Amino acid sequence: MKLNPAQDQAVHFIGGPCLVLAGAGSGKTRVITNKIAYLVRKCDYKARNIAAVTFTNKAAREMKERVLQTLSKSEARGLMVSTFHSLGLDIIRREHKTLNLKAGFTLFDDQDQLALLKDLTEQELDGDKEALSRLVSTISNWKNDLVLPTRAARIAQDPEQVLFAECYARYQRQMKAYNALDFDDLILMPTLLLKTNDEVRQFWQNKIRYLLVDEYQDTNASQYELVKLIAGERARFTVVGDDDQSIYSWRGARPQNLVLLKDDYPQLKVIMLEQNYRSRGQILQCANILIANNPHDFEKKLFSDMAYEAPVRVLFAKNEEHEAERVVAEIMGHKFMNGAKFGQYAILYRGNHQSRLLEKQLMTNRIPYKISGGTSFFSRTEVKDMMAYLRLLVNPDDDNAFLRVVNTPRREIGPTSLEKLGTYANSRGKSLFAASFEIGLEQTLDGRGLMAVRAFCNWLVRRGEEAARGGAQDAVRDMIKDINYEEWLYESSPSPRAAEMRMQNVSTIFKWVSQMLEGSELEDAMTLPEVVIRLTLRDMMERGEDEDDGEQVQLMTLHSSKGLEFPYVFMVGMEEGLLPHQSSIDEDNIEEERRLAYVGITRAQQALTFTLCRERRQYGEQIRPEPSRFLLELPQQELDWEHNRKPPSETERMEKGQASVANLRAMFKK
DNA sequence: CAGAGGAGCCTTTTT
DNA sequence: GGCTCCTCTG
Repeated sequence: MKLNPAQDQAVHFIGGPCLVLAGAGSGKTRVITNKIAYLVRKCDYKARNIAAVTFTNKAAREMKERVLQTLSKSEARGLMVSTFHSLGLDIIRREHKTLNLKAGFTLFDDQDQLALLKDLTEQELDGDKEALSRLVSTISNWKNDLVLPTRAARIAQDPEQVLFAECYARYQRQMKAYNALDFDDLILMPTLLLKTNDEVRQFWQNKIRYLLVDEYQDTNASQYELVKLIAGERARFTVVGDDDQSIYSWRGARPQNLVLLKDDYPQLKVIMLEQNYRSRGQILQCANILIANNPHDFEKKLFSDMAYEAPVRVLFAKNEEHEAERVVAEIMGHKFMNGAKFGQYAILYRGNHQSRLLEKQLMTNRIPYKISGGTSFFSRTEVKDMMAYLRLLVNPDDDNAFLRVVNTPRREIGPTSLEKLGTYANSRGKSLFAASFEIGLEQTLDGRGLMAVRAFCNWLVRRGEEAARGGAQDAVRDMIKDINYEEWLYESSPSPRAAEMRMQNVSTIFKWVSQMLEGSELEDAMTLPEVVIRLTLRDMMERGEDEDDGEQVQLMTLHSSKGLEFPYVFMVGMEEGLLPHQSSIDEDNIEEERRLAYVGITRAQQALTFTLCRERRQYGEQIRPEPSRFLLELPQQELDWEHNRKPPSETERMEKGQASVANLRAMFKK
């Protein structure tokens, strides 16, 4: 397919900084992949000097695939396609000495982070959950704004901020002792380093000679800075974004970065992609009209040549079980009539918890499905345990991991022993592991407890040495064997069936680790420390044998659907309180929710179906939700409300204002 | 020290 | 309503 004039311009402009404002479905991935090909084939760039950065692993994977459809393997060799966080990790790994980090550092996920902060603030916050979560987000915001503890203390506004700054300093010291980093550090540390260290900056500017950033509207302050530092004076970069798809402001994303770029680079070339190649007419109409309710920095209007065909439907369900039943029945019926593949259907929802009933329903009907995103796999105890063991193998000073598995399976190391060990370690400023070997410990902890702890630590040393000697595979295998984990699973699981499932998950992890250690045609072999970090970054789902034969219904949150497209899309739970989410209604943050709805709608190619419930159970309580305001904002002539329960016409709504909602509610109760 | 049972929380979204 | 963490008991 030929590029349209705007796309063509976006691909071929390489003389300076370039901003591409790309509406949903306007072919931005095509622009990026074509541009990479253009740089390599026509402009004498080496693939290894080009980096393309996205936000999610899914997007990075997809882009890799797309590039390999355009470029041959040898042409693409060395091309860097990764998430911001992986790029940061690459920089840290190369510069870890300058950053004063030991090689086998651990990456703390948010649960580890939370546990540590809770521990560190026991006296001040005393388990006050709200304050704790404020602390977590305050620290994260500071890091995203490149604010270090000393400056945090200086800019603190009120007593709580002063306290938080002090906790922040404590937290950083402790992380150092654990040889651990958190997610925000993966951006913060490279950015600060590149800012202050000329030599390092030059190296990376020389390495990355052309930078492409996808989903630019999702960058936060430190990522914005990182882009600028890498691009340097020459400012050879292309960023692609859509302010209407900015759905991550809650984690520090600043869509204003799109506007800011104009000020920082007066020579910035701005290109708009407005032709949509994805969605049927009605669907695009819905998207356009919905998003017109938001204020805009850049006016853009998507248009399309695609035909109008089936209208967008709105289905009602009695309750959430019924909703799941209906969606699944719709999919089965539609598939039967049209001979589509299950993989062409996607079910999108606001919150992860909504997947449960859908899963159940799909399972009862023996429909294959795939849930992407969500934390379920990594939040299973057996998976967490295995991760903790792997982390200890690489970095025994990781106290969180230590505490998690020191007595799993049972090693006769109870809370009393651990408390004694903890107090001692604390007083010595050492990790639990390091403290275990000290002579001084014997005054606090003795006898069986001490023996058991030391036995465990010695075992860790042995396995760690084996891994460091290069036998990472063997070390991991021996580790699982040594701890008799399988036996422990059968002992501790409610049924043999459950134990089997759990062992499956353990095997999955083991399989992933092996594959990553060995590498593949497309990916270099990794070292064990790296494997462990990449697992924490969730940077590895389904590599190797692709069971994805296009026969799995796709389930995901609206957030993780961004950047994807599906022939048939269901958006479930279109109710006030769910979408828009109640907390966003309370905080008067409807615009972002509207963008979220916009993202969902624009995923659909052929058909779009909304569903909503008349009754829903929430915290065990029965509620009668109202239909989402977004449904009412859509162009009603394009909508097919089931049973012809159309809400009042546009003019009627204008005249009656609020009354339309009441009408609709009355209609519901029939 | 382990398992059972209860209190209390929860449902925003991700790297 | 269901999950996790905590406490109490054996």
